[in-house]
Amino acid sequence: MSTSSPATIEDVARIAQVSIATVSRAIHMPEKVANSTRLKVNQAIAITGYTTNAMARSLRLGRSNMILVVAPDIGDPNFSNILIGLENEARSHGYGILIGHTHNDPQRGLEYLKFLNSNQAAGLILFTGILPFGHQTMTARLPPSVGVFEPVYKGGIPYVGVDDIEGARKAVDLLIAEGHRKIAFIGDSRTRLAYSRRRQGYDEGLDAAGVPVGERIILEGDGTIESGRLALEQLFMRDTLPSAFMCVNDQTAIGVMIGLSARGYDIPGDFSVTGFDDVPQATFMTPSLTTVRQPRTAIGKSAMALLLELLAGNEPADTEILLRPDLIVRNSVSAPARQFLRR
Amino acid sequence: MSTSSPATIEDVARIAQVSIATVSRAIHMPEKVANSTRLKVNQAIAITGYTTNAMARSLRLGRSNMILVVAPDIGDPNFSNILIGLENEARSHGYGILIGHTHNDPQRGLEYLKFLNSNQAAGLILFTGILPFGHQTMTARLPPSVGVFEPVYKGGIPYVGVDDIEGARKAVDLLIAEGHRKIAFIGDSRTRLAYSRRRQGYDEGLDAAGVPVGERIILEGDGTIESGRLALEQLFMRDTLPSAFMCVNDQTAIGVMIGLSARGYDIPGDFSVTGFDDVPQATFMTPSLTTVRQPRTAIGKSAMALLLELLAGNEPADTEILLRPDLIVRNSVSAPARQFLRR
DNA sequence: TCCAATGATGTAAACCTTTACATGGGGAGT
DNA sequence: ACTCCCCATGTAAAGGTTTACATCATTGGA
Repeated sequence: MSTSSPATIEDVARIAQVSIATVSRAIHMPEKVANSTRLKVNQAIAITGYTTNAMARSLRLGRSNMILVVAPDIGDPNFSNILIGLENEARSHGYGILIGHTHNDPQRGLEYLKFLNSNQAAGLILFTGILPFGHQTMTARLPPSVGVFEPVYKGGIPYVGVDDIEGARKAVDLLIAEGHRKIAFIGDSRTRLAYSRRRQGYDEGLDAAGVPVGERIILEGDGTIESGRLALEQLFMRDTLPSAFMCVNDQTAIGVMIGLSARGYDIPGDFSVTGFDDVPQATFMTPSLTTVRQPRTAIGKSAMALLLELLAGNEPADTEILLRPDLIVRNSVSAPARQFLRR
Repeated sequence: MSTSSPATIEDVARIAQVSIATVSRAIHMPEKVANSTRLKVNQAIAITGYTTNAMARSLRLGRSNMILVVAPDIGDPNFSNILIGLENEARSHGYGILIGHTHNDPQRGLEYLKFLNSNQAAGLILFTGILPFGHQTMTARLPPSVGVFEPVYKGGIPYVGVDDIEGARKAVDLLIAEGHRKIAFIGDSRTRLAYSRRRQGYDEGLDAAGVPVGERIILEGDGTIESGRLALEQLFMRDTLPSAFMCVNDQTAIGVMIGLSARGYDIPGDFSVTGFDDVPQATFMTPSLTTVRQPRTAIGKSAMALLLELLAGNEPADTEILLRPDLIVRNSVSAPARQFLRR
């Protein structure tokens, strides 16, 4: 019975002995169709195994029911959970999700732009602060879009994430409370807005504690394990060391911890370390990492809800939705080592 | 000039003063169109910013130019690099790639099945040995499909991966060469074909070394960090311990190493550990992990090439393409500790 | 009994492409 | 000079769906 080509709405209509219009209505506006008819149609659908041809539907409607999620690196440990939130919310509104990753290659980014321009996605979720569309970034015509996790460097794209300043503040306040004053900030960045906000939280915390600007140690980084390790190497070539490392994210913290272990130091005995994000690995490390948790699933859900609003044609209430971060205290922080205690 | 709705082929045709058929040909069969005409069309395309509407094109052609890649967990450290290989190959043949992840939720899997059934993808790459379509798994009508990384538990789906038996054999041979005889295999599994093949390599190695079956220690697992840790706990409740742990993959090895560290043991001083996959983390661990490398990008490339063959209507030469794995020797293996050396 | 209104269904156009087939012009061969 | 062929282009149908509009039947009110 099941032929080679998939059943069309016409097959269903023939079997149900109604017109194709009625079949379409029975599916999409069931209240507009008589009960008995609806029944016949449903039976016919079951018999034929019909599913609506999404290409035809999207063509007719002028919009797709898919939402594209673009990330620079799918392997990012934060990505997976955000995705769950995004997907659940999307699915419950009849949208599907597709994932694209750019590997920071503008060429790949342009492919996705083409995908968007050919109307294959109704909306866009950006898991990157920097639009990945190469030289077309500024001129690109985008569908309704929302940034997650990192504010987007282009006007008009709303953003859902965590309150970075508050999160960083919580971390630095813990270190201060433990007695640290020489606290290094690892992973500052001019191009990544989320990172500079975390830096801001760091500064505010030290301001409040009365630590003069001259005593602060700032190192740049890009949030990778490598960059954490690199920053540590640079630091060890200077004369003054901090007693604690406040890292811009967990990956950086992992890099720092690897470097410290390699040099034979004990954490937190010799140095304290904090991260940001609370990636799954943070639990498994030795010592386990004290860090700021991102409510990832909630961020995803909230971002998708916002995007659906945009798709429905509503103006968003806020251009930025910030969720509250929690400090997760584990074992990588303690009071500073003796030599830091003078004064 | 740029109106609200995107330019169609008709806009281009009007500006270029040709028919829409010519425009279509100029784009897709440029050799069939006169140079001067092609020029006019290209100019018109530049002016209008036209991109072909993929939905209309796919509808007409009866097939999409997208390939769906389904993985249970996008965060899998092996996934990212395979994807690069898949994408490069696909792109160079005019196909795009979409990623779906199921989180091992059959409900999600069914969504992707629906996606496939509505013709939105021309082909399917499976990053999972177990088809993720819930109760419809066995009856599902799939487009041309290829498994990567793990053989697929359903007839007729070809598979591209590494030679698991050979890889495992290399690892176990190294341990034997270092003098180990009591070698535990962590992560055996009946349901995951790749894992039972690795187990087979382990057995063959021990057979060759003359280690009797009675002296082998086998523990089950599902390839997660947790399962490695759990297996270790079980092992410590027994009376006999191995001198080396051969783990079914790197994640499992990480779990084992975490457990050993937590108990205060030194690796490789007290116990040797090997993994499989060579995930990025393997380099960063202390000690760095001796493991079997999967040529991930090559696997991806080769799998996509195979899928493109299928899409072109050709029968695949082989139903299984196995690439050669390399043993990467790092610092987690040494000669067995003294107490294992008697005899 | 008739009219109007309501509700259920059908008809047909439109969405944007691709491509088989038709058309027309020009060059080569005789 | 005539035919034939080929090349470049145009015409129109088809692909599967949604929906405005038309149609028809039924019901309630007068």
